[in-house]
Amino acid sequence: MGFLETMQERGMLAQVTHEDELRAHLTGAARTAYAGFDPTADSLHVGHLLPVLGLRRWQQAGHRVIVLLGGGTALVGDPTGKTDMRQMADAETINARAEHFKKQLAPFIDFTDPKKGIVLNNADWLLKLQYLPLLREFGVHFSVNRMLTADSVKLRLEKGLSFLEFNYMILQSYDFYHLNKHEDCSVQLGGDDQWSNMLGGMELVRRKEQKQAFCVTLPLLVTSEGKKMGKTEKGAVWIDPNLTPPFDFFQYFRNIDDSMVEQCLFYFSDLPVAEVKRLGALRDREINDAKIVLAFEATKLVHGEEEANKAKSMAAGLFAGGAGGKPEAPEALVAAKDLPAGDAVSVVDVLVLAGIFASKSEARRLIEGGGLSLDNEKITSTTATLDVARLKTEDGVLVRKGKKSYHTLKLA
RNA sequence: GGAGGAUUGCCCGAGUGGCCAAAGGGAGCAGACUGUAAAUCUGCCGGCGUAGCCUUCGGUGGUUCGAAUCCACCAUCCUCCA
Repeated sequence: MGFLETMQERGMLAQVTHEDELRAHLTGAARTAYAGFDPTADSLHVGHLLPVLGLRRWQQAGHRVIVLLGGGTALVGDPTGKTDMRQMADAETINARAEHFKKQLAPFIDFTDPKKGIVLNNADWLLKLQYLPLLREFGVHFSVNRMLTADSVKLRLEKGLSFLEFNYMILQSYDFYHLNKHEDCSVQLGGDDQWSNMLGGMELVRRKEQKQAFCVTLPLLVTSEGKKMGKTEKGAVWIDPNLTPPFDFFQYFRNIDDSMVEQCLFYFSDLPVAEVKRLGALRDREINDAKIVLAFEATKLVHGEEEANKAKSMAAGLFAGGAGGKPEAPEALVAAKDLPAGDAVSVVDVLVLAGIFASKSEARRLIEGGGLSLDNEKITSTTATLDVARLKTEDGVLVRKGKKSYHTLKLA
């Protein structure tokens, strides 16, 4: 089955330019597609994953993938984040991230053979551009009137848009042109919000090279409330296990909106269409089974089967009251030397030391609200104490914060 | 270059000398209800902490018994005029 058919079937297509031509373009030959990611953080998060998963399907269909890191475009990004600007300019950081991203993408995309997949950084060509030559050679192909009608620009027009940001589209277009010329890249994948920027590149390729290029966008995953996928109260759900432990990653999908289950399964798993539809159609209590499958598949995809199994059994132990013994939970450690002398420590203090709470007030509040328990025993007093000896046992102390957050508290 | 306006807690936004740790909304957290969902209701939502204290309203100084609120300078943003 071809790329477009697979994507279509799995609900991963939002918009496509020249669909029929593209279909013809893709038959009989391996083509090259790219998607860009601006390295504005040290790790990729779930939101980034959507185009990555698109690239994955692309590669699975036998085509070639370019992951483009926006070391150059990141410099243009959003100038209102003043203090962030200089970090961005740091080429070393960008390069380190590029390597890091590449590693993070390894589970999804095969980079072992440059004929299958490569990573490039647009800083390599964007930084070399010279203003006047750029204006004369490329500026003529952009209509300001046209750019003003782009959604991304229109939205910002009310709040203010600097010239710097206004140029983002031109640079992104230049990327497409560059990749088309040097890497024979004819397709750009991206989130649906990128549509207008992507069209710019496509047109530039047509005008400069007289070649047909294509854009394919993926629907953005949003919850029933319109929240972007992958954002939580703690910020993004990261791919990096140090930033978002696999257990939390698992739980994110386990707790996802009912309405998103089917779509996420299509994106994050390789389950056959019929199976996904069956799972997505489950209702009420039963949809929890689908969520477990989703959480497992997504965790497996990102962190591997072993971690996925671990997370799954941890969750089963904690929430379903698994078979005997004390359930496992992610560890939170306290250094012995930080503990005050004595056989008992204040519960509030020790939890702050372990990093489970950011402040003592926060811990007290939760206790007052009746949301904290140690080893399944509800803590009712903010002055409660804990026997230090209990921290020294192998199992540690099971801390339950609210309904869904668990830690095993131990001595480091 | 000129004139005017703005800058408040995670975000939006009220607040023009004491009653302001600062209305209201959103986000978030907890409790109830549930299905580890959504919606709803209730409580919390700067820090230390029993009363009370400490640090916050762009920055720095000043006026005052007392300032988010008044004055000066600086910074950033916006609008109109040129």
